[in-house]
Amino acid sequence: MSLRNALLGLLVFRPGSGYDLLKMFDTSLGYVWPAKQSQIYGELTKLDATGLIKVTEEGPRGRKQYSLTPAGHAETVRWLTESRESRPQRNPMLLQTFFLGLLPREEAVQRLLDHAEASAKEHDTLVALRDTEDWDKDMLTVCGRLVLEHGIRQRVLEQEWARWAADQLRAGHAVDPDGGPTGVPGKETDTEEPSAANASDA
Amino acid sequence: MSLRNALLGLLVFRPGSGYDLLKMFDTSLGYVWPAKQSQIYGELTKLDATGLIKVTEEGPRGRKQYSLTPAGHAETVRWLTESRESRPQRNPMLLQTFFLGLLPREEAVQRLLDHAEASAKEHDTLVALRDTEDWDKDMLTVCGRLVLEHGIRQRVLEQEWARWAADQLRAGHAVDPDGGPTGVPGKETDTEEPSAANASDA
DNA sequence: TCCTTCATGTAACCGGTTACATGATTGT
DNA sequence: ACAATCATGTAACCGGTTACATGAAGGA
Repeated sequence: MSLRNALLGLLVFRPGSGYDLLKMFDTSLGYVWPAKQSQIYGELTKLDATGLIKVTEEGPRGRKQYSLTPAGHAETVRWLTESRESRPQRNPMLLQTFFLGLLPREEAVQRLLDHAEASAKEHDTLVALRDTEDWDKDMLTVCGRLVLEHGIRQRVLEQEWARWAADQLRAGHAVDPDGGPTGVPGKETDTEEPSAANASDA
Repeated sequence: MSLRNALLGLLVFRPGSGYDLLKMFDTSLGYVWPAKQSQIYGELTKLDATGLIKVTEEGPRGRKQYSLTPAGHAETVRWLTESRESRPQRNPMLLQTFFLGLLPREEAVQRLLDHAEASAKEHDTLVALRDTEDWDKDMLTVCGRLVLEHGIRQRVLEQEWARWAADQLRAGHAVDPDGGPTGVPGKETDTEEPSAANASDA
């Protein structure tokens, strides 16, 4: 239901067409909630049908300008106050990290350092964006700035964590006494066999 | 395609049934990649059909124990080395933050503080988990620990950011005197004054 | 004229969620 | 005997992605 609320949210500030909204997704909102053209148009049609928005003006190329109805405004406020949205749960990068032990140690370490570097680049981009934009014009950009700051901090976290994790893996090359490979094994055992992990089910 | 790889990854360490895998998702992997029972069974069937896993043993209640085939192992390594997965993009909480200006200022601030507190609680849970688990038994838990640490740092970030953001909103001054209708700023381009959320505060 | 941008729509597909349905085995 | 757990499957639905399709308006 979140795309729905994203569209309503944008329409609170000013009426707009599907095309206008698409632009906003692509330039700003898409950082936290991406949406494709086909989905936006479909959702707008539904929103119109349920009476949360309506066409208030028609323009040149079949352009339909949508505005919020009172019901739409109420729904937006309700969404903001009543629903407590949680963090995103699916993280592909952490999923890979979970299985990083299957790679030779150096490769695993390198993957983490690559992630750190990629995050650093993204960090710089976001900082540049923060310092470029003409902020504080309206509430949308005031809150947009809060969101952007979150992104910046996030990239710092990714960097620091990835470097720490790389260190952890590097440090883990102690050979354990009871035979099993405790750290990340080298290339010896990992070709064909599902070698592994342990038998220590105690 | 990530569920697929998650299943393969788990099966590298030890063979298991759909039921076993479901348990692992619910207890550990699910933190970064949740999966439901129906999806797991469906995916295992597909994986079996494509020859990446196979049934190596049948148990009591129609239990089918799956193991990786060499092709499945190769695919897992390929996934880890070749694909560079990105960060999650959809964040419902940040989406709401984007529109927080529609609420009266105190309410918006409170939402952020609530988020900080919720994150603090999650933080404590994760720290407890870190200090309870019997770690370093095998590679899975070594890397699991890296992932857990990420979660802990993430919660710290959320707290710090949310408190900072609350301060930012609070610092935004000036109740606009004419009192716009319930939080819609409209077209007033009052230059650099960050226009207040709305007039609902006294 | 021709290219770009504006502008909307639809159909097929895929991954994930909810819910239903069934039954065997084990422990108390 | 009964409940809990083990164990698998399927069908309907929903949100999101890819791709296709169409055409008007404006500027070079």
